Amino acid sequence: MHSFTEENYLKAIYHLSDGNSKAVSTNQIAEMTSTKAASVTDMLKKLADKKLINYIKYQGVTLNESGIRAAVNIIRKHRLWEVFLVEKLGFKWDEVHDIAEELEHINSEHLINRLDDFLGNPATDPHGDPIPDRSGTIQHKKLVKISEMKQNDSGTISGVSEHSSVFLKLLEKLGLTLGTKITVTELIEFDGSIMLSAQTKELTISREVAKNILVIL
Amino acid sequence: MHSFTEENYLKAIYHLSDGNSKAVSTNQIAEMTSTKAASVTDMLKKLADKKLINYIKYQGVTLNESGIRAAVNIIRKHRLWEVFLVEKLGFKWDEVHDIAEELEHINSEHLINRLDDFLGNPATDPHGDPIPDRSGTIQHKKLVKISEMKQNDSGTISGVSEHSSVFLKLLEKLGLTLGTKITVTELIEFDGSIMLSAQTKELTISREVAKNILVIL
DNA sequence: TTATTTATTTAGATTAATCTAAAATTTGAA
DNA sequence: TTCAAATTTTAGATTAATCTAAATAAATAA
Ligand SMILES: [Mn+2]
Ligand SMILES: [Mn+2]
Ligand SMILES: [Mn+2]
Ligand SMILES: [Mn+2]
Repeated sequence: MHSFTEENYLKAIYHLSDGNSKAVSTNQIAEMTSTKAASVTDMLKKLADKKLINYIKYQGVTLNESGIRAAVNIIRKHRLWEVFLVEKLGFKWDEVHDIAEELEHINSEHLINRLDDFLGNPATDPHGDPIPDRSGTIQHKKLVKISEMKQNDSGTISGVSEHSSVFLKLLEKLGLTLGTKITVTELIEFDGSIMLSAQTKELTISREVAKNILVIL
Repeated sequence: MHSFTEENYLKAIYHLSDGNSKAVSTNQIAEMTSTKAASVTDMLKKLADKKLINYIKYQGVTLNESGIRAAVNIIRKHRLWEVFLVEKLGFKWDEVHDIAEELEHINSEHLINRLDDFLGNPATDPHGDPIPDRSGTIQHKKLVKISEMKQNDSGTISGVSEHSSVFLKLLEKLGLTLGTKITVTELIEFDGSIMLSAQTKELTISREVAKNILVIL
């Protein structure tokens, strides 16, 4: 098995490469894992020895088959635990990430599959992110940022691309939670902010907020 | 906070001292944690520095106030997770210990208290062991080994002092699970084995088995 | 195309947890 | 009470993960 630390590197590489579509640099990984570049280089050598990544000095890194499988499995666990915390224990969507960061490293296939069943095999986590099934398949939905919508476009909020607690709490306060139907009523040219109607209410959000809310049209 | 490893030592000391009633030796700890005596000595120095134990060279060790509090909290988490695995996820009582060994190190008071409520604040775990409440109080029941019962004594199986999977599976097969009412029908002098009736059935168990089943009279 | 800046790797240390072998202390049998 | 056996501690190494500082390679600006 892989150590706690190795798992975190694999997950970081996976997320930084958008599911392995691009190579990832040493500095990016250092930033994401809050370590120094020199430490990352050491770990990349180890992961390459373990045949989990394709690594050529100075050229960046990608996950190979096994690396992807390992990373996706950790993400599956993370998201299932988040569902558990929200659906069964009553946590808010902004409170679950850090606990799931710990729970995702518990190693028992039996456990995670039973948890999956117990939760009713959910398709997405509390932030709208898809949950890989036990074979590692991920069902991606076509999501669009509110900032890319045109006037009079309508859609349903189905995800967020920023997971910080401050941001999630803000959305909660604004009533812009998952499942909410919205319509863009006006694009403000001056600062790029966006007016929209969400279930009878009217509100304006900044471009920065709009960029981080994802909808299904 | 304490490291994963420190937590395991604290738990080992707690269990070996029967909840702090006796001093524990270096070798006992080494045996329980599957390490060597030299490693234990190193860790005892560290735990003493952290003011979690009373340690005098060559004289054995006891937990102090904080040490007990920390150990009991880990045991609380272990037992609550075991209840979760059995009651909610459908695990058997012989399958949960190893997973709980990992889950017990997840650190979130919020999480464990919500889990406790979700489970209906259970008093005991799947093996009959009492679950400490959030203040650290443990409700001990007066339990007697079957091997100490006299002829015609009756009682309800309420705990086990051996937690191995082989033993628990055996009890399952014999129908001697928690809550089962038994009566001792005969004590076999020859080898100390014991005949008993358990819900209409008659069966004989060895002294070795009898020593590890606990009843409330 | 060369020089400078930026990114990455290497070298050498550090810390936590572990080990083996040797030294010190305690126990308990004669 | 004495001394051999058992227990415990110390000394010195090892491994994983990390760091800082220095060296090397790549990118880019002049
Ligand atoms: Mn998360
Ligand atoms: Mn999530
Ligand atoms: Mn257990
Ligand atoms: Mn138990």
